[in-house]
Amino acid sequence: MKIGDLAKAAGCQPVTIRFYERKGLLGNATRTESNYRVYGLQALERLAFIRNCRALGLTLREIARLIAIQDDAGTPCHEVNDCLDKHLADARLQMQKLKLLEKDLTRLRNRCLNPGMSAECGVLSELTAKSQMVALRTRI
Amino acid sequence: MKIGDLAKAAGCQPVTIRFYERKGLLGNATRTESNYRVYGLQALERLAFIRNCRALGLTLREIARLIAIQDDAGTPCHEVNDCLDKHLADARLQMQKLKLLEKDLTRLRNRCLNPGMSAECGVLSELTAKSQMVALRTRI
DNA sequence: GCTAAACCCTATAGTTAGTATAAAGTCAAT
DNA sequence: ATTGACTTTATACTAACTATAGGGTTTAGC
Repeated sequence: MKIGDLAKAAGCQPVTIRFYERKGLLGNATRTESNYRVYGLQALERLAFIRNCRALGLTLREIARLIAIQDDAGTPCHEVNDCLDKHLADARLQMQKLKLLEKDLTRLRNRCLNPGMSAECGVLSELTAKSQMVALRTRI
Repeated sequence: MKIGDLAKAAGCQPVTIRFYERKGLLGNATRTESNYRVYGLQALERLAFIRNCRALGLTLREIARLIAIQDDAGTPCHEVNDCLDKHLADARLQMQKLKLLEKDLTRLRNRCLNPGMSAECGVLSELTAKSQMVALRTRI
């Protein structure tokens, strides 16, 4: 299996695979005479693992750690759970922030019911108001 | 007002202000004899605008556009509304994705009720399963 | 007046997870 | 033989900062 086939099988780009290799997540592939990378099913499994983790929002650093845990059969795996719990908490916090953001954006949007010229734009003037800042800037 | 005072007033770092200046969002400040930047209330207003917009998730490019609209009093401001609408839609989509993510993370987390060794870790084995990929990878 | 802390300046590199580009080599089909 | 689709490497770019290095300035205390 060449890099393009592996990429197709895993639903990513060849460049991404090379990128993971450079980051040490995939190990060095064996090469053909002409220096092409060749992969087996094991590589696909590992790449699938990486892509699944990425889809869950895990960072490459966290994924590298999970791979290390996986490769060392004897390590206790509570670290895996901690990682998931952290991301679960992150996701929930993120949702709360987005709800507030939605409210702010909606309120701001309602300042402009009949769009005219920028000089009298209520949206822009509200965005300039410093009084908002305390409320808003907590989200940066 | 020196850069540190401005930063404090706006709730950001001096480096961030210099960064905005380099990006063309703040214009060039006047300087003292010893080359220190000096700011007035106008600069604070503009910085407040930028930080408020950033808190709403607008990109620096979008903010630059809004500033241009603001500075040209005669432009119609529907572009401002389009920008807010886009971010509102983004925020809602993001929330939907996070809900799915929360479900996935929770389900995965429940595969490990009594943590043991990584060799028999149900979480890790599920993350390796390629069957998950179609479902998961739609979120990357 | 001296010194140290706290501030300011510039320039450069690093962060995340890739994406884009360039310049070149290889393989299969026509 | 040549076209097109693949592969290789290296480098630069993205967003919005943050960190670091190496220097100059101002201010407060003694």
